[in-house]
Amino acid sequence: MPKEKNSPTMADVAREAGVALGTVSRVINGQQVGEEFRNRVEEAIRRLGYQYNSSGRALRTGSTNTIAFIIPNTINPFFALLVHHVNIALEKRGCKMLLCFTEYDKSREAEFIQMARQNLVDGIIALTYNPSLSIPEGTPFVTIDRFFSSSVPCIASDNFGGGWLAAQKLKEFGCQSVAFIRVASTVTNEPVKRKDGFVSACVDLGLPFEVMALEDGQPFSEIEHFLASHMQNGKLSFDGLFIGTDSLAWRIIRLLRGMGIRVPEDVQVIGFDGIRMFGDMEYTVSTIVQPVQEIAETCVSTVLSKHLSSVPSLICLPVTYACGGTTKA
Amino acid sequence: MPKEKNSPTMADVAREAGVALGTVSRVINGQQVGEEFRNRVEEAIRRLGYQYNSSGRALRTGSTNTIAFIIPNTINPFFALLVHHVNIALEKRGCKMLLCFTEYDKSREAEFIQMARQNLVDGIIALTYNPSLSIPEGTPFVTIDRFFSSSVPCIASDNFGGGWLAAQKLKEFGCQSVAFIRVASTVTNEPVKRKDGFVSACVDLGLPFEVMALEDGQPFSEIEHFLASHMQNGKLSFDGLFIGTDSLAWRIIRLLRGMGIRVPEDVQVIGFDGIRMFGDMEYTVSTIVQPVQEIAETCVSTVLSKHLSSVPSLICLPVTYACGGTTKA
DNA sequence: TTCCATTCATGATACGTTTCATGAATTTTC
DNA sequence: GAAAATTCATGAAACGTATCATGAATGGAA
Repeated sequence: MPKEKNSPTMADVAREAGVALGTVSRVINGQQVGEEFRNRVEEAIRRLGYQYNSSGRALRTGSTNTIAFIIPNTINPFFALLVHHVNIALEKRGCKMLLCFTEYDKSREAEFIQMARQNLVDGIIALTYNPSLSIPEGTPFVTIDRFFSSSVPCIASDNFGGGWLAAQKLKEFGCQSVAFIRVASTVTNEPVKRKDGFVSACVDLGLPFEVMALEDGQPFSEIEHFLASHMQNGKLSFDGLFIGTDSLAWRIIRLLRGMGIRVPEDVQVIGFDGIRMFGDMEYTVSTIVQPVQEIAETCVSTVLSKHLSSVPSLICLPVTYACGGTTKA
Repeated sequence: MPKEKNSPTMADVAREAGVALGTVSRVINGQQVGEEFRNRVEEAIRRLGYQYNSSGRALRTGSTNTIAFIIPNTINPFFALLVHHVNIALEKRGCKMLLCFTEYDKSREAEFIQMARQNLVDGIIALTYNPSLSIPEGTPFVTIDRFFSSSVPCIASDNFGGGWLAAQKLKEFGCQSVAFIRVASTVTNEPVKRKDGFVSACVDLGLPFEVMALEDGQPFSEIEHFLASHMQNGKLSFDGLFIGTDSLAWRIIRLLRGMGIRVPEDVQVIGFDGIRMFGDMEYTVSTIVQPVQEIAETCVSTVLSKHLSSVPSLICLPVTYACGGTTKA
């Protein structure tokens, strides 16, 4: 069932302008064409309201100017922010974005990658949760926050530096003793460095610390237990808290306040990501801000780069600290 | 530059299986094919790792199984939620989604719609901010919350009913006097009914009310003035507040608390949309919840429906109330 | 004036798919 | 058992584009 609406084609333009098909093509692609012919063709294009057909072009050139962006969802504001900036970066280069939501489902991640083989996309940017994902050959592939192998470029924040910065800030704000809480996972191999950086800084700075990880599958209530077990006479045994994610921090702060603990008076909290609600100017919690725009920009320029093989396999981008009211500065 | 990676084509499969090209096609499209031939072809497909080429298919069929979703951004959690559910609904029907962010830019809205004419998409779902947008003929087009004409289906929440419900709830929770604050705009023609429903209910229920609109271009500080001018001895002149959007409610609540007004003790606040932060279970503010999933589902089934002309031109879906802690229940 | 180099429009071809008309082989019907 | 009906594989054509080899026309150099 060929489309009922038959828009004009290059052949129509050629006929209208009284030129050959190839000439029309060269006008459209901005190649050298004689003045008079170019005018005739452009006039015909205008008269007919011609628009190029992308299926035909894609079939011929083997390229769709489309990049797939594979990401769990858009509900998490950090992901939403990433989608936003990736889209901008792609558009700046005349590319379209095909968004694929995995919902953390490994088989869906694999399916989407198959898609690439159907020539649907020219490249893939992925934030995946399947550590044993098989990366397709022949299609440019770039990951965010996941290191697979040295042949697959990985773009990430400076997670180690971010962890370090968090500890340093807590110390600076007068904390005597601190803790780190995160959701552990076998797949998030780069973000785990947040812990490494934090621990490393605590050691260097002589700051007593504790680390708690919610392992894969453990319920959120484990965190309640952890907090409860660190209470004495209505006070926590630490006065600084670094949390692996703003999202988690948000929930934990609500928990703390429910326990009668004041933030930031009793305990100062720093999250990670740099989330602002509703595109607000203010941060939701004090946080280590990921340079989302730079990450997106780097992903796009990398995946579109002609010489993917000469690109570094791990690119770390600098983070910054921002106060969101859950710390003293 | 035809793609360097030359994947196997249907012709390769045909040769490998020793059958005709047409036969391979019919196997792939699940049409009637003799048992033996089918086996031979399937075996060949497996052996060669054949995947269909979507450009070729699109060129031939004139259909891409892709729907464009035009929306300002994904930063606003309500939009993010919409994107999420539209994607799910599309995928359920074997369609892909092409996301287009307009950033509220009218010319970009128009550009994206042009795209449709390049046969790139089979239909368009749009949440636009250009009231004089020209809707393309020949491409199925569905809007969210914007009524253009009776020939363009519009899917929306029951905005009027939502406004009504908000007033009713405030009354029920003991409010003596209420106010409504919203961002006015010439384009959001359906959501304006939130005000109508609210006002209508206040009149019917005998609830004193006031309405404040932030006109296009006015700064947020106008709202501060409004609130300040309704303060007397540190108390507001109303004890119930309905706000056109959760996003706006979020900012206003922060403002109120900054002014020393307790929420919900001094003033109860209800927003609109049904936003939950970070995919949390709890609502950010008490709110009128839009049935986002149903909206998405309806948009998709409508835009894909073969007989678009026989579809109602305005579909309103029921809303519900949910407590987010900024009201007494 | 002749010849060569350059410019540039032409027409044919291929990209990978679906579909249509054709005809061979098989089954059904009387 | 012959004719008609059915089943089903075949090969060719078409979708709209970009590119390649071809050749005509122009301009410059000898």
